[in-house]
Amino acid sequence: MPKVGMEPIRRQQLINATMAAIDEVGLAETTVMRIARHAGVSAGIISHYFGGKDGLLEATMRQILTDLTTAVAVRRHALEDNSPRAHIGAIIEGNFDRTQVTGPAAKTWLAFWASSMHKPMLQRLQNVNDRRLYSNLCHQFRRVMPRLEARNAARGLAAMIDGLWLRGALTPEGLDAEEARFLAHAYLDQLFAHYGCQ
Amino acid sequence: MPKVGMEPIRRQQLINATMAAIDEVGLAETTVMRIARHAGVSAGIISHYFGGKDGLLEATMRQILTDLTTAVAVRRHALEDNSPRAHIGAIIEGNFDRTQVTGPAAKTWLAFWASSMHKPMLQRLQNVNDRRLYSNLCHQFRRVMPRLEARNAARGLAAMIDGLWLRGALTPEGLDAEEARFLAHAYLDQLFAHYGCQ
DNA sequence: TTTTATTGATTGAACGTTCAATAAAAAAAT
DNA sequence: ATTTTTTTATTGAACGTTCAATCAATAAAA
Repeated sequence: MPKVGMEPIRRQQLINATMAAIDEVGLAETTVMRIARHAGVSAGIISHYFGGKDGLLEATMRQILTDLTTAVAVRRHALEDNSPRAHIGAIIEGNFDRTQVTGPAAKTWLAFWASSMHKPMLQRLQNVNDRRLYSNLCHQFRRVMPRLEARNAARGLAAMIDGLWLRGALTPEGLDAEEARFLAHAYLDQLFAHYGCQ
Repeated sequence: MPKVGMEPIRRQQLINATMAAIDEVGLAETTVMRIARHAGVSAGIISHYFGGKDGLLEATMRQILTDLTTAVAVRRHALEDNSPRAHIGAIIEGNFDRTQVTGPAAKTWLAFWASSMHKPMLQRLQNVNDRRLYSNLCHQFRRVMPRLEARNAARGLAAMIDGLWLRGALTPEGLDAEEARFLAHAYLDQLFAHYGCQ
């Protein structure tokens, strides 16, 4: 069945298949054969396109992080209001985007999160994204509060977002995105209110 | 070297060795041989005392959860003040206890957390503990706010605690327990203040 | 006919478990 | 107090399984 220009198609198929497999049986039991079966191809193709299993896993994590960044960026560029609150709200909304929160992506993310503790490459990827989230939040908070308060607000909100995310990934029913967004926004309101009272 | 009564000693040695191994190379690369080497015994002993690798991993998770429960219970029983705020404060302090937050226990916890998504037994353990944290928080918040507000406060604080924990486990330097406690308490203050204003 | 994409049997390494052998301590016998 | 026997704890080589990676063979498109 070899047509020309299969590479981008196969790569995407295999990345999707990887998420499906991790969602199904977890990272520990995700074998190249299982991924290949999900994608409807043979196992050997993985080494051909990604150099090996690790290459595919790395590409999958990259995709998830890229999707998240995009989800946030889209919402921030669509803002009419340029206020700090609007920007931070967009960051929250982006982090609880459907494509991120629903199904395979959520469990895959948590699996990589844990895995990144001992795999330098994944750790690097995760760190870059982490820092961007914190730095974005901090920058917006800085527009309405002093440095120290902004720093703490950013760390608190980042922890809240990750915590809601983590708990969502672990509950069998999956994350209730609406409730998570509500709680994150409520916390944001409190942060602003608290500063307003000082 | 067989003395009688080795069982409890070996069991504890192997559980500690398991945490050390997971801290060192991650759950995925934690083999029975590596655990055995850490404990200074042979690999076969693991099957003898725990029925197999899975039994040892389960026992290790049980120990971590028990330690956490104990850390919280000790602080709550030591309270002079019976106020909701004091109880919730004790829960926060217990969750950021040194023995939990420092070193091997932290990474082991996160590893099990991710693993529990696809291992029913671990999931059960994790769920029980989760529910207790939520239920304890909810009960205390109920003493000073209506049901719906209490529910949201409990979910928010639980997410905050887990989020701080997660971020701490992932940063190379480990969790800054002092900062985490500060942020959690600050959030708690806001929750109370927010209700007081309504 | 040439190029490109794909297969799948094979290979070698790594892993968890098992179990007969061993060795030390405890108990019993002298 | 010795020696012998029994019990208990532990070892580590062998076994079967699983997995990722390889590569010669194949088949479709160009």
